[in-house]
Amino acid sequence: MGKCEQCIVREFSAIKALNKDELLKIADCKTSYTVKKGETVFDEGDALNGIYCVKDGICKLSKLSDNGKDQIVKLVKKGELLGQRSLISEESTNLSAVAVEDMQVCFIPKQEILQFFNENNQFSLNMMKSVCGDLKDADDNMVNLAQKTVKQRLAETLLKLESDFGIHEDGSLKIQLSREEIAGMIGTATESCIRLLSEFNKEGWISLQGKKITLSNKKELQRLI
Amino acid sequence: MGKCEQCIVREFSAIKALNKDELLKIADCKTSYTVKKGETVFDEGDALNGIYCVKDGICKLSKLSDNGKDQIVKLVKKGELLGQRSLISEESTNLSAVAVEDMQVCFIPKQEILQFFNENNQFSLNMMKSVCGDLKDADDNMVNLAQKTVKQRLAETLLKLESDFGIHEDGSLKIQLSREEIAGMIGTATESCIRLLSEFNKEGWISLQGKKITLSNKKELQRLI
DNA sequence: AGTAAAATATGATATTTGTCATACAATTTG
DNA sequence: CAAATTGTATGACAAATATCATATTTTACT
Repeated sequence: MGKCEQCIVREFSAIKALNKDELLKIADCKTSYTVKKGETVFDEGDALNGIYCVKDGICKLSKLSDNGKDQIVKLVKKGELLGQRSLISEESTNLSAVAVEDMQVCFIPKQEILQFFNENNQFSLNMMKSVCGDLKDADDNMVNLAQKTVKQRLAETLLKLESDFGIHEDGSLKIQLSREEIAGMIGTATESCIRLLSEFNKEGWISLQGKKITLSNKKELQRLI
Repeated sequence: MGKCEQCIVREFSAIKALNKDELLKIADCKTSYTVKKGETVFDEGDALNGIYCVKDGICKLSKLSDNGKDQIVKLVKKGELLGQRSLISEESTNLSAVAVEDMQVCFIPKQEILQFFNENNQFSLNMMKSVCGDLKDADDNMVNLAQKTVKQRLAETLLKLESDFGIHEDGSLKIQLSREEIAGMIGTATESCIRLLSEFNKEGWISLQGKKITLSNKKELQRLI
């Protein structure tokens, strides 16, 4: 079993506040496993008994709306934690977590984390900052969803996908989402999303080859926003 | 200067974790003042040097979108804190806070709060829970904005205004918002909001008398959602 | 009280977006 | 490999919503 010391999650999450002893404690009680693309880490309404460290891969946090569509609230990538909100609030999850790429995750039981909250103030502070970051993103997102057109939201989302997840050598976005998932991020119908992608393609702002998307004119995309 | 011990904010916010000594400390360094309806507590982009306790009144947290419209992200009422996100993230505010009703607020300087974070774990935990609650609300809101119609959002908002802020003896909503503000909550054009309110009125689901709104058929409003 | 300004209301119209239908391509499965 | 399923694409149309214009009402101001 890994020692957690070298883990990427330690670099990017609240976990970085833990000392060697504390790391050994979680190394001792954690459960590591893989989640295949399309598989569920947890479902909306599940009661979580701990949090997940994302060692590798990406997952989407989404909520099913009454109209049957899945709204994607956030994409979580390697280095981040999963399930903190629910743990801290002592509530069932309000979101589902589904792998968008094959993932490697570690599960850390609730009681360990709660103990750290009580004993390690920096850990608590880090966690607070992380949740505050999520809150800010959510607020920004709300404003976009409420005030911008679908076209603007698509442009913004594409740019954000590039800056958050990077590009392959051929210039295409590293993260590959289905049209339906992109639609779920920007809050529109799948057909509308497809239509706009075609339009962006025709305008020469992006190029499409299968699932691969390349942003070929970021200036124009930026100008849309 | 008040002793803070009886303050309503102590009942409803993270402040409840503070003991008598700690309360005395903030009683000592706080600044109390009033904010008239329409006046600004802080503006988007301001660097805050502390947090605000809302002793009385209501304010809106909003963000100006590029299209010139103000999106209301949250309404904050008496008993709650204002400015925590910014303080914890050590960033300028991403939202403006403007009084919707005359307010009484106390300002508590940053360093006091930061000290409590270091010394009082329960205070940190309470704050975390509060931010997590905000995050959950924001997520829910995002889904609504993205997936529901303006009509549904209006119905939902009206019901929420009643349950959150209560009604007068005549049955009308206690909180009085302009049509523009309601539009800013549900993310639509002011005219569309007015039009739908008229429609709800004609259907007999609500009744309008000036700024006063009475929900006369909550079942039907609920059914819309 | 009387005037100006702001908020509310409503119609006409344009634009955006969603829905349904269908075709085609890609992927999975037996 | 063939069949079936799923994802992508596009057209036609309908519905929702925004915008612009213009009254009307309410509120603020001196």
